[in-house]
Amino acid sequence: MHADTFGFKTTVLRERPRDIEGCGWAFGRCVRHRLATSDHQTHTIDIQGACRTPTHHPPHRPSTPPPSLSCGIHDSSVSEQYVCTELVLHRVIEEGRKRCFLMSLIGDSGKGHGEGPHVTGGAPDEPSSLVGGLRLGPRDVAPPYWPPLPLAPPSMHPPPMGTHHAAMAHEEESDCFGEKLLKKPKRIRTRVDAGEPRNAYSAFSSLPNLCGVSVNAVRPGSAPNLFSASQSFCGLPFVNYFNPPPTVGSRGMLSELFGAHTKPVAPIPPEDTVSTMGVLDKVTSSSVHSADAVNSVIRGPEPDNVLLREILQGRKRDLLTMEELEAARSLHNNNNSYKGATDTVEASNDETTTTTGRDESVTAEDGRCESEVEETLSQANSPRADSPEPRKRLENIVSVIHSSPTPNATPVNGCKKRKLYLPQQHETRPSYDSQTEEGEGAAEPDNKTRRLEEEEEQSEGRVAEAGEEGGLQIDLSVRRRTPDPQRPPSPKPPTSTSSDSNDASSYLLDYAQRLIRNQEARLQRENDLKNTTDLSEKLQLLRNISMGSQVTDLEGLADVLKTEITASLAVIIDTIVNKYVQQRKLLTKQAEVAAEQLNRDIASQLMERSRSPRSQKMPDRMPPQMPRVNGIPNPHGPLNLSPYPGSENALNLNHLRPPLYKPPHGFFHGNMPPMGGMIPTGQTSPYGGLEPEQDEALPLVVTPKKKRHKVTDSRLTPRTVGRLLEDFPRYGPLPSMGGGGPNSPRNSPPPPPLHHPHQRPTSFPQPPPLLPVSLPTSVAIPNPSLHDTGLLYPNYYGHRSSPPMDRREESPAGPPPPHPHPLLHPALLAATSPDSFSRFLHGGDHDRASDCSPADTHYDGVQPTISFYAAEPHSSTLTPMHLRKAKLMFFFVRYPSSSVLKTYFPDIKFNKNNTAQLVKWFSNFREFYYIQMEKYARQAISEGTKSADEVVVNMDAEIIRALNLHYNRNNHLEQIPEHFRYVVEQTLREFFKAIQEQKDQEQSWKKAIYKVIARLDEPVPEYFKSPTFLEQLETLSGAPYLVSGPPPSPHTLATGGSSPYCLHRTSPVRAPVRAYESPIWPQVHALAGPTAGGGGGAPVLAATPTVQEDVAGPPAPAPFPKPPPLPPLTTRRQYPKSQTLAHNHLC
DNA sequence: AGCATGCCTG
DNA sequence: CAGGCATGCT
Repeated sequence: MHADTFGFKTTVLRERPRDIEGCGWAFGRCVRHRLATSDHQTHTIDIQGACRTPTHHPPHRPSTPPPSLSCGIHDSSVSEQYVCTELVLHRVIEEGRKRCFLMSLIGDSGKGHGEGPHVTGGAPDEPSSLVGGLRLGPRDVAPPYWPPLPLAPPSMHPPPMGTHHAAMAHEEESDCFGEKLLKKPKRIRTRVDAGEPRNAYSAFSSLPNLCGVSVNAVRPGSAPNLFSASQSFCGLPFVNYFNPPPTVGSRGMLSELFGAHTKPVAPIPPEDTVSTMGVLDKVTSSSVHSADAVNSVIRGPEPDNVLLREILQGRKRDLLTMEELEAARSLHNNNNSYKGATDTVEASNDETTTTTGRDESVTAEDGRCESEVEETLSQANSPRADSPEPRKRLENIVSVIHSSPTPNATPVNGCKKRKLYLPQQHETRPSYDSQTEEGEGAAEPDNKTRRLEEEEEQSEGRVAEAGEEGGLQIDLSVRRRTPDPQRPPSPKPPTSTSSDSNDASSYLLDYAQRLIRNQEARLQRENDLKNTTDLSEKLQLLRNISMGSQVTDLEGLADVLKTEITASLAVIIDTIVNKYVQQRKLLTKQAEVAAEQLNRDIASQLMERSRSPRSQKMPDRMPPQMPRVNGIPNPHGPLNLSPYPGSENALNLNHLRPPLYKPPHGFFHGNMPPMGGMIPTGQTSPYGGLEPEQDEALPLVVTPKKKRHKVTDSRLTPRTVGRLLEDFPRYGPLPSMGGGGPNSPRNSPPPPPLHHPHQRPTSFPQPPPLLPVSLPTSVAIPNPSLHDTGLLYPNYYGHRSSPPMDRREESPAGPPPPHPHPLLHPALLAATSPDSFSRFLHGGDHDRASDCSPADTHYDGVQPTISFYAAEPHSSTLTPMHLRKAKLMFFFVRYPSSSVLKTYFPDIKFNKNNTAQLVKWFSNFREFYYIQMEKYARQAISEGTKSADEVVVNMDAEIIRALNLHYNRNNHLEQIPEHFRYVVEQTLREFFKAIQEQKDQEQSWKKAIYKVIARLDEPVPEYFKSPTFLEQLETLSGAPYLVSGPPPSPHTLATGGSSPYCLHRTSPVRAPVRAYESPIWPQVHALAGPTAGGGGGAPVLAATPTVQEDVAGPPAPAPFPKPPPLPPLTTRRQYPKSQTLAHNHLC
């Protein structure tokens, strides 16, 4: 038994030489278990010898958890011995004996001796030498799992992290932070990764995650490491190989340690488990899992894994359901249960929490289920083949689970790494009916039937009504159709059928599939008929079949049937809807309407393209109806475009639609959060609880978050457009009357992702893609990194040569050109706030003007205004122009304080949000800046630059160019401030030195550099404060409307094409703007070192006086000739560059 | 707790 | 660029 520990250790060695040890016991046991039923029975003797070396393990040890681990750790001798043993094992491993061998070894040693891992006598085989060879340091070797302290009191809790492990963790980092530590025992920021659990163990979590089973092994003290390990990776493997621990005591401890996250708890309480059961109970959720795990181990990992998975997931859903039902209860329990555990959980966060919740709120049936599982498992433990009972039960469970909609546990809101928002209750609804009932399924087979009947009735009713209510039908069809593509073919994960132990399940599946096939065949015929009678017939047939089935089969069968019915219904409804759609299409040919729709169409198209990944996934047929109905709020009023009666209904149904209509790959996923938020309340889905599959829509229901919008440059980019449109869902999904047009949705199998879910509402059923995905931007800068550069302008504005100012004056509501490529900004300018959207939902549609409605103060400052030209004197919205301005400011200040910053944006009414936004901008600027610096510094080093002095930056420098591209793309700043060049140079040198001295190996090594650079700020010219400055930026940019190429920036022209960077340049004057156009940029290398200097050959004039490299004292005031107070902006009035502004220092 | 900042990610 | 999180300070 104790050998397990050792075995675990072996594992550790093999997979993870260090920092592992936690659940070794589990692994060991698991392995041994497998061995018991496997062929690997032979072992290597010498290894065994090593294993068998005497240990300190008292016979009773099993009942005690690993006694104070810290003790053992401190015992150096033990450690050494341990090392020896490990080495032996290691060697073996390296000899090519992989897992099998190890497993067998473990198993054997465990069986043969039941000895602990402690090798007091030392390993028989070459010990120390190996140690040296392998350079195994104390830290490289896992400390003895069982400390040689027999008297150590059994502990139910993990060793205090503050002990040795903490120290070790510290040690690892201390080298880097020696200074800091000396100064203050501050906690070092050991940021592993955003989203990593923040706790005392975070230090360990930063260790590389190992894949495979070995993850289970963690040092006793660092058991929490499991969190990260299992999190990041092995949900399944972990479970797969888990097994009841040899010692109960450890189990308790570990289980507590691991919380609900890992599932190390053994289902079958060994003799002396009692003491730990309290803890176990605490981790209720674990019990089931572990039970499953055990089961899987017993029966063989592969197929069972799937099974297990399914069970778990199914149960998870179940849980959700329960939560819904017993909201109060669940809530209560959830809250008080596993804060700690969930805290550390990330990747599997939702799973864990849900599980926990479920267990906490176990209902009667649920509990029964659980007990069933456990019972089954326990029975399975014995002669597995003999007892059909447990198996049957298991199968039942499985079948139940299979019926659940989505086998895959998908993050609640699509987030993977980020901390997930707490599961939304709404999720549960969909699965509720089927799930709960199935939970009781065995007992109440009739339930299914009833359900079927109900559904049937409803379906029929709806179908019958189809003629009258287009909107509703649309909902139905869309909704039902969505899932069906996948459903029929594989109602259940195929893998599950492969399980040898799931014969019954397989049978069931086969049966269901056969049924489905038949159904499909029938459907083919029925589709044409679209007859309710047929439907009822079919349903009747299905019902009969299901009635005739065994009770056990009923459950699974019922689900299959449901699915099938749903699918067929969807098809039928689709056809009907399509008819209507076409009718509608004809009716909506009014010229004006068409024009507007076209406009919107384009907009939406752009939007969609801008988010290509998602949009591509979307089947084109899916959204077609939706958009049309949903909205597209005609700017002039509610979308009663169509004279026919149905339209009103459709409009009213808008409230309901979103929830019902859930594009799995959601066109609207991110687009209509507000809507999503509303859905739950307003919805009165006709489907109520009938919907077996609703999970897909879940993301929509996620709490509507405040949506911030990236303020891009003033150029209209597809992304910008899309984003802007996103806020106005009505503009998004464009009217696609032809939803059913050429391609009848019903026959089209999951259509290959199309980029244009919407089709032209007017005459052309399938409008050709309006615009190429990417066209030259107005700023035609060959910057590969700029994908967002505009696509639309060329075509949209190509025919318009109106100056920017004109655009601004265009009324948003102005009649869009009938041309297929109408102006975009009418739509864009129709900025609305979220609540305006809601207003729209409620019928009010005249909200376009309410750009920043005073009401929505919450969104103030973060609401995207579509107008790029902050017309309002005191808006709280930062526009792209402000961004542009901020970028220009960056040439002067890198670390502006927020207060100072504000003074430069007098036209902005600052609040918390936009202040933060502004600050964030600069943070981002700095980020980019430093990234560039580091890059170039490294490049310089790699190019052989020896000293920092050799790093010279001149105005032609590549790095300057890059920065200019970023911060001064349109060359609004005709000349880059000389000081900035100096700053860049200094930064470069700082980085150079730091890298050269290998300081970059340390953590936060850049901080020192930041400090230096922060001192180099200079006052921003006063003219930045001028209201006209922004205006100029707007005026000069003109980018959006240029068909191609950079704007012929006036000043550039004025200067006769001379380079703005001509300050100290010796090289011939270049036209910077042209430089962008032509790939040829001054080849003078940025780094004019001995080598780099050769780039130009000529002694590039390093305008900078060599500055002492002292980090401590950089020449605060620029020691070089300051650039003349140039009027950076064109011909505009020149503001005297006042020095009133004090330096801004963030630090 | 609230805020500021930095890092990471999409 | 913005969101989210971790961290540190107050």
